Amino acid sequence: MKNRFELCDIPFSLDETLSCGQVFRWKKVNDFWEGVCHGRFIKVLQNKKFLEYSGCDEEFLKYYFQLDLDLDLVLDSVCTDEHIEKAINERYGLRLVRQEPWECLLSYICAQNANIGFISRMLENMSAMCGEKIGTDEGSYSYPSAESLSQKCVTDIGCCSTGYRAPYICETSFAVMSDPKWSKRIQNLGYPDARKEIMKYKGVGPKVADCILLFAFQKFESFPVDVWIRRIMNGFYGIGNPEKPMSSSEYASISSFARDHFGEYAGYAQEYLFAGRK
DNA sequence: CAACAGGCTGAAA
DNA sequence: TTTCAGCCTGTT
Repeated sequence: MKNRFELCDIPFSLDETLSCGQVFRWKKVNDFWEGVCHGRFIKVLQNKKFLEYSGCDEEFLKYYFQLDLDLDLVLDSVCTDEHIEKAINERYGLRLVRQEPWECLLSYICAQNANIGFISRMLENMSAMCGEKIGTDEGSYSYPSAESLSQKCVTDIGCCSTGYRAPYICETSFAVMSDPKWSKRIQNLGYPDARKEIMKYKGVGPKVADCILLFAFQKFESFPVDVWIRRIMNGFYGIGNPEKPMSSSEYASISSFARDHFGEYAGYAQEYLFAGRK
């Protein structure tokens, strides 16, 4: 019933990867992680060097968890001081997953001014409203497609606890539905141009754009700056001022500092630092 | 009750 | 170009 994949010498921690806050529809039930992604309902368990799983094939696991990426090479490249070194040692094995672009866009529009539990609830509500039933588990619905969401009114989407984000979701789902090649277009752009493009969607500002580019488009130089990262960067490197509201210039300077400091995989450094927040 | 949570939009300076 | 109020929901 369950499939089995041997990691061999591939560094990977399922727990760190799924609990760090990059995804919102994975839950740990007993020892298994259960999640909805790419239109599938998947269960995965890590037992040391083995992954036991159902709901997908081995190729999907490698694809979703980006197991082909040489994690040690990436972490060596961003490991430029004692702070990030400590974070890496504490979270070793954390990988960025490969989110489906629309899932990611929708998720991070919801993520503004919200916490993880709240975000998950909004997504579950919208999935139950117009996602498709997947698997046999009760309440497991796929993410709602842009097509299905674009046919709902603001009130219906607002009923999913999305609050003031409802009109953003309406407008952006319609825009995406009307332009099926949107994600391919963005994928083929470099980071700066891709960022400009994705910020054209309603509800997508600098931080949300950077998250989407990092988690769905593998633009690893992207360095999302949220309130947590700003505090951390201020504490470690003395930049920014967490006491004041963040201006766009401050966002740009922190993000730019991070790219200079951590290099082309700055986004990986961000996720390791973020995972150690509090 | 106020403050805050993985920000963004639109208007005004 | 930059600043700033206001914002849905939910928890502490």
